[in-house]
Amino acid sequence: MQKVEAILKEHDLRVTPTRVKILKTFMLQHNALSHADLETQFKSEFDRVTIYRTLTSFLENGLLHRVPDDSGVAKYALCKHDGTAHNHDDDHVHFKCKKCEKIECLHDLEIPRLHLPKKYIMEDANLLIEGICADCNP
Amino acid sequence: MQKVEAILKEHDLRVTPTRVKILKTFMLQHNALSHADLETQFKSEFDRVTIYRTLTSFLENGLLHRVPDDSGVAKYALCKHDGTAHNHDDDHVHFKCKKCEKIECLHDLEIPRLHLPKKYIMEDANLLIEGICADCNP
DNA sequence: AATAATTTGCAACATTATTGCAATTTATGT
DNA sequence: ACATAAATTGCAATAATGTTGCAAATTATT
Repeated sequence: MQKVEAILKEHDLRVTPTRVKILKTFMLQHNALSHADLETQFKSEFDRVTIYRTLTSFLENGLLHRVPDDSGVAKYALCKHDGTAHNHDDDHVHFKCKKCEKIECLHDLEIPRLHLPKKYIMEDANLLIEGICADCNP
Repeated sequence: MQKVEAILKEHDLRVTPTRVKILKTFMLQHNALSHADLETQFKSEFDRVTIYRTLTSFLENGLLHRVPDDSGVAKYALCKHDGTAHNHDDDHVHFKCKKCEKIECLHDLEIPRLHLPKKYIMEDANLLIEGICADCNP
């Protein structure tokens, strides 16, 4: 049994060609992907609707999380603990490159705690940093 | 001349009923709004397209900024220095309530600086905090 | 009041996302 | 390996969201 298939099972997801390929895609290129990104890649292989549903089930079963983005297009990225634990790791830094437009998760950077106004309760935090990524920085 | 009209002029925008009403809306309820929010409110008064174009021109002329959101719908909020200065204030905290789903800008909270990996250049930062807002906290 | 330039509404179109249902595929127990 | 139950897929239809072109109306200016 392959690694990808094990991850799917650990997340209570049946192993299907669509899921295997899409999960592999996320694991190989480690930046956030939109449905459109996946559609251009798999248009001929899978139905658009199947891709939507794959993203939804990955989201529901904790394989992916949504990445905040001001472009108005939903983007998704792998959660950190791929199947090995059911850790909540929503609180991390996303970096969006202004040149190549790619978004990646900087899982290792902690978001500094912050003093909120009275009566506000913080549950999750997402820091989106924009700038130039290492690949685009000459 | 009213305040709202002055703000529009300071941003090189002609004063029209649509713009006045939409700007007032943003100023009164100080949380982020999507096109859909405005459409439900002004459906009978203005054309859908006009609302889209109003948002675009407000964005281009520095009255509004886009709010990062993981819902996949573009949201907009007032920039802090409404017309009084051309200050860049993109770098601030947004708070999204998990109960009422509203997003507001916490302009007064600074985003703590952060040590990025090598070769990454930071230009803007947006911190999105999710939790319970003051209104929804009993 | 006349003019030039911008904005609006309408229609058409393009893109993005959702739903129902029959056919297929997967996992499970035998 | 095979039959079965349950979940997934593809297709078609529909909904929601966003864009473009153009004539008519509105705004700012002289």
